Amino acid sequence: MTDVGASPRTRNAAATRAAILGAARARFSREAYDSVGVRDVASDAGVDPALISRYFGSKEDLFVEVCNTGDPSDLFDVERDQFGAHVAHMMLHEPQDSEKLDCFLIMLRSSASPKASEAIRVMGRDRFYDRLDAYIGGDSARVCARIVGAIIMGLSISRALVADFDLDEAQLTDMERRLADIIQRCID
Amino acid sequence: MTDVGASPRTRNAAATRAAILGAARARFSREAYDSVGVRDVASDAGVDPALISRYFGSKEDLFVEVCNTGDPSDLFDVERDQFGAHVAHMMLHEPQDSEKLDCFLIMLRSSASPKASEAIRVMGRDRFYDRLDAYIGGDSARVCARIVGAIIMGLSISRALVADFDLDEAQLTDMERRLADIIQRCID
DNA sequence: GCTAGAAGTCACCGCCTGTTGACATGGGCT
DNA sequence: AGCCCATGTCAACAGGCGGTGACTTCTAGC
Repeated sequence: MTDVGASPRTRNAAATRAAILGAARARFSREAYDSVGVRDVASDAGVDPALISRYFGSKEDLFVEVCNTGDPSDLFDVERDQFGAHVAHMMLHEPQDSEKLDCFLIMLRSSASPKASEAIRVMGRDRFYDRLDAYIGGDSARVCARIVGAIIMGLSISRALVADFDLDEAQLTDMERRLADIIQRCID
Repeated sequence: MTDVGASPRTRNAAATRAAILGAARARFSREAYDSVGVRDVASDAGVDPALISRYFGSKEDLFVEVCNTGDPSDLFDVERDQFGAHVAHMMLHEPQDSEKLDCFLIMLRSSASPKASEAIRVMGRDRFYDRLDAYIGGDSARVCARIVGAIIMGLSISRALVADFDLDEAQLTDMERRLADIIQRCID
């Protein structure tokens, strides 16, 4: 998505690497691993496809790198007693292409692709569930984290499948209230 | 998965079609649309790959057919006051390769594949959400159906990602109890 | 200003994919 | 029994894929 003029690309390895990584993150948060081609990513980044192999080794390595640099910490950036409301609002009202949701979207988009599932498993554990466990705390932390995680994943996939859940504004408000309640109950 | 002897396949168009459809359903419930090759499906069905094009037109048409013949009615085969417990038990204890879960698995596996997403959207609406709306009933049916649907989807994806949610038996029991409560509250 | 190496470009490889059409053959019908 | 169409087999195609290596070009450091 940088300049695409006839002039050759300015030489800056770090910026090029970052551009590829960013374009890859955006693509992988919208489509499944197998649906995304290296030529797509390169085109988005305004870069020659060969550079992907050069900088990251392979498409699979690039995907792992995307997973390893994902950061869902926005999720936990709130007081405990507002967690339910925070998550519910984020899942329903955050723009669908927001970077805040990238982590979850990437996980669910490619979870069914054998080549990507291992990296996803690791990302889910290290970058999401472990932190959610710690955030929730207490005896049932793991169980509650699994439930909250499932709800977040499910909301992401449902919303991605049909725009805004196919609900009107009033229904969305109702849904947000109910979800906030459900999630808050999980962590109390 | 039928006989693979040197003897040529017995000639039975209906059985062959059904074998392809069954193999495709199983494959699509385990992997994403783009990860599944027609040669994989044909091999599972013990059939020549060319027959897939012959009987269904294309891989995409085959996928649509799989979606159109899916049936999640096991979900609704229970009294209202047991719905939460029923769903929770099914999601946690039904074998992961059970046909009862095929519908949800197929939806989430391929929701990120552009070529498959339209068929998935239709299946989700006609075969799942509409029926869930009707089952729940009342003013907030649609909202509640979206929440229950999201939970089911999220549980499916989480469970598929890490075997049995990476929980021990006691934690699974705890999780089932909590989920049953959450879901039952949604429809009451 | 020159040089050496980093950065970017390009052409191409082998592989795999979905799909097709020509061909072989079994089995129901007369 | 014998025909003939439905059924199954096979080989091949075109296109797209990820990946590679040789080449050009820019630029930092002396």
